[in-house]
Amino acid sequence: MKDSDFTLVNVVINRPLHQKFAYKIEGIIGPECVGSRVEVNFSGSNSIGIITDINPEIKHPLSKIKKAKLLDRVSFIAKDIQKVLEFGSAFYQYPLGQCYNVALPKLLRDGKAYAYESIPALDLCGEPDNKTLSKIRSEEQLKLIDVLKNGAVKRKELRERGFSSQTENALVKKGIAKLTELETEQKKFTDTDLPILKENPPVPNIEQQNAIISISSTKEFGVFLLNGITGSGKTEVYLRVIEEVLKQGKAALVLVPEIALTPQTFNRFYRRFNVPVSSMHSALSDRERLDAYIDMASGKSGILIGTRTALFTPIPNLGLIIIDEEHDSSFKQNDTFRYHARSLGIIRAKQNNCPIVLGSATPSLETIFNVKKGLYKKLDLTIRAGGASLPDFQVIDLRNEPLTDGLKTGVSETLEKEIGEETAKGNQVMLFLNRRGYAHHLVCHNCGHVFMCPHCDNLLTVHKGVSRLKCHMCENTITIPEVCPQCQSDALFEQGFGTEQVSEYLKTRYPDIGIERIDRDVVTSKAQLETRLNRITSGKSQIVIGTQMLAKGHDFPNVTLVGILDIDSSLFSDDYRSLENAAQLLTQVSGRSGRGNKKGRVIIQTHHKDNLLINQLINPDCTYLNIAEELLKTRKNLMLPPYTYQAFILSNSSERINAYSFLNQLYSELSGIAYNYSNLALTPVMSDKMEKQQNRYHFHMLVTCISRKTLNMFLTEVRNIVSRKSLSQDLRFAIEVDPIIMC
DNA sequence: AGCACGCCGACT
DNA sequence: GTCGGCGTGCTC
Repeated sequence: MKDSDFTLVNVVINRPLHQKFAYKIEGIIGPECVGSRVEVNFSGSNSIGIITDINPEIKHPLSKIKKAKLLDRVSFIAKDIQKVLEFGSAFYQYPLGQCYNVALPKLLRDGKAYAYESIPALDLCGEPDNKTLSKIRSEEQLKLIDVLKNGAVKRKELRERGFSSQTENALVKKGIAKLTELETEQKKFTDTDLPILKENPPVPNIEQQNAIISISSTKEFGVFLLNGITGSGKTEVYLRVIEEVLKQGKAALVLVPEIALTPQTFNRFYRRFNVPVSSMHSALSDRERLDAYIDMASGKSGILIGTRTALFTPIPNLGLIIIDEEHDSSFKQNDTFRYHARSLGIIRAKQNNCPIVLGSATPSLETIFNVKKGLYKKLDLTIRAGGASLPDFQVIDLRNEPLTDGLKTGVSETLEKEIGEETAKGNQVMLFLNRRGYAHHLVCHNCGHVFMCPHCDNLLTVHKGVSRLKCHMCENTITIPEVCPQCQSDALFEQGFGTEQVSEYLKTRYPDIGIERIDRDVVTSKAQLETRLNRITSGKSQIVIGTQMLAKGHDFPNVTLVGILDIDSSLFSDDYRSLENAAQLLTQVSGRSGRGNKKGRVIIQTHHKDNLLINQLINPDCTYLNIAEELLKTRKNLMLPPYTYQAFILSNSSERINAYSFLNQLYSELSGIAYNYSNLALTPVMSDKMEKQQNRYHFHMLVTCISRKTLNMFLTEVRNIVSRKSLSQDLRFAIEVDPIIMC
């Protein structure tokens, strides 16, 4: 074949290489193949790659360019996603080929066809003539032929209609019918006569109306912060702006936090619109994921609701992106491609020239900062549905409480009394404790030995229900020991309380009241969560004790008292984000109290009544935004994000010395060149807060810079220096830009 | 990340 | 003599 019968292309491969590789494709292909998958032989093994350029400039000798096999005649990865990934690759210092790998559903990553699974069906081999028909004796077979005269039918459906596989096989054997495969129906959501709405929406209040108009009148790129207090009807605003987008024949993408994608969330969208809604989250099978992917990419569905990975789903005519609970940390990926779905969401909205809405009752400081800079437009929802007011706050000063068994279990005498009174009135009480398990750790009362995870620098948590000590870092468990391994004493002391213990204690105090526990140990599935939430909503359970899981938008109209059991542990953390997180969590949890016409109360237990954050929280004139303002001032004084930009340079290895000396060597090289970058600071090597995790030793350096661009340039140089080194196979290296968890 | 290539030790 | 250990360096 002549050279003109091939098209040269650049390809990225799922390898940690920041390079593109040239291949030739048989035949003439055009720009419609940018984003198409190819099968290539790369350095001796076969691999799936993505075409990034057609007819690129080639420096490589033409004779050494190998042939690649085109897998997609037309790319299903649209231009906007290509741009988002190119941006993300450069921004997060992660190889483009591996970014594609994270963005694609597993089946496509593995080279499977971009197609729905075909459904086995039965069809006639043409119209049967009377001669053939007369020969058939079986009533069943004649009935089946009659059914098939209207077209092919799924075999599964035939079985449901009472036809046996013998009947089907008989017709196939006689050559009357044949086995075939049905394609899933492919109809675009815009090609329908059905009205967009399935139900009549409620009348929005004035604030909602303003927000809806603001967003809907924006026909180009724009970032909105929808700052709505809990219960102010953010979702209703989402539904209305989506409706407007659908009316224009465009589609909408809604990103939600990992644990928020409950059937209730989904149903709200499903109930409102006739337009098909798809969802994308971790509970789906690989096939379901691909189906949802194709549903969106083909225009069959008009709305996609999903967790952060859903951001990479192709959606033609994308008219709106919504990021609900934008402050939630699950929008940040903490391994491989360490992107933030909010940051890349904004890039995608820019590419589509469409608005993006960040919704939250407790926006992140980054977002508030961007509002202050005039980059985002803030829309407020301050009115709670049904006219319910915000709850009253009060503090229990634990220093004045008697040291009862209850207090040792997290429930002071005063709080216990309040719980009793509130439940006696028929109301519900919600207790919040962000620590699961029975006891924080186990300590020998005789010699002081503490039980540590053998694989991590972490105390083991006592879990009575399963009778095991569990490491919350690596999830490994051991049986609860009878005696101390060091001194053989059997006086083992359970230190600190978790949700399991609080729930046990309350059961002894209120044996006749239903008590529900909501945490990751007892809620292992979406269905589990459903049943538990139902028992609360129906009033069967009057006391709820739970972790983070409780804070997310579940409506319990009868909760009149929220108890915050342990805020103290988040007041004195060395992570500068912990106060922000505590304020967010408390504001979210407090919003659970008092809905409808019932006024709610929030009780905070603390040993530090004079602490600033606590005083701000209980001050009725002090809102979350006021607290955020204060926290921003501190960040500014300390030169912390969002006033500066940060990145971690990370390494870990099963040999402590390898991880350390590698980074330390890098540090000495980098400290020499860091002077070339203005306003950039690099810390020496430190071990992570938890150095040993799952038998690997973790170290890091922190880079801080005033300029995003300078930081990125520096990190690119770091990356290049590291790529020139040959790392031992046990050593792992990574760069994490905009980290949200501290190391 | 993989894989090939290559240069040393302990086996038939 | 040669099988295979894994250090080193390249991948269109």
